[in-house]
Amino acid sequence: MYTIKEVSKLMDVSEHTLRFWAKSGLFPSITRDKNNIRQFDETDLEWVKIVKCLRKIGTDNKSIKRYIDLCLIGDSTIKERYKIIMDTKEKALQQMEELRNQLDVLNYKQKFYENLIKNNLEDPWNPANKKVTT
Amino acid sequence: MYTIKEVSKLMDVSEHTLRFWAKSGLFPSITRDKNNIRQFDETDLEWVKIVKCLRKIGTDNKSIKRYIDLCLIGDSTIKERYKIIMDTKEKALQQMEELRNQLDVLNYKQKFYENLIKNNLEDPWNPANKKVTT
DNA sequence: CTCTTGACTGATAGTTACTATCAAGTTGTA
DNA sequence: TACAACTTGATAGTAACTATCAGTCAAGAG
Repeated sequence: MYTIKEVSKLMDVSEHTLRFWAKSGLFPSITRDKNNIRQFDETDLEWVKIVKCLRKIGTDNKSIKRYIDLCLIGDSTIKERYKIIMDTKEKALQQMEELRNQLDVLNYKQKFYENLIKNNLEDPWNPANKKVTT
Repeated sequence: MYTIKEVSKLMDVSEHTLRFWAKSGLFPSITRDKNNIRQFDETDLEWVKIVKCLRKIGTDNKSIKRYIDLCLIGDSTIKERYKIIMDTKEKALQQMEELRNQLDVLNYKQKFYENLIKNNLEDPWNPANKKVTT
């Protein structure tokens, strides 16, 4: 059994966010001790893991709740859950691609600045060095 | 010269968001025609491009504004701007890594579900098929 | 046996970055 | 002249945190 603090460290999710997710019904099997303190077991860690995964890829909390509810219904929903996973994979791949494109932009900027630094910018007080660049 | 609608299509950013960014001071050189309509030129497109790039990697709008203000100051800020670009690159790389990790989680789920579908789930009414899985 | 410390609780409010709605002005075409 | 298609700013709404706060509880120090 883990406390919220331990889960926070283990899974690298803030305690605040864990409570927020819990309140949103994203951890269906969580229990409390006699003092009302949340106790996470291994299954709960699995829930944290899948929620974190879906959130990272931009799935909204409502859709995540939907996926979790499907899990709770049982095996009759497996095809639907499979589709959700595959759609999410697709989204993740698109994001990789987009990130790669933006890295290209940054690499171009990097070269641009390195060139400026190398060549002519020893003296920022030189009035020639006042052009605006993006 | 481009209208906001054209820029929206060209850069794949909603008109709403473009106006929001404009209002936040993220497009420093934008002009208006006699009817107060925004006119984007090639330089403005460059601004849109860099803003979009930084946002994609999670830079907040305030920090983007800071970068833009540094650009406007001129060449004396080039080293600072270079550092921002390099830090952003680092962040992008981390996000790629994180995305790859989450893809692993999804691939595992995919296999898990494919296995279930292949083996024993022809009949969802079978009471044996009611276990909860994440 | 009280006191303090630290972890936890829920409630509430604040923040960021959109996103949607709306009334109003302008322009091009019929 | 009417109307459709743009555009504008203002305003409000939303998602998902994130921060603050007052309060509970248990364990250890003195």
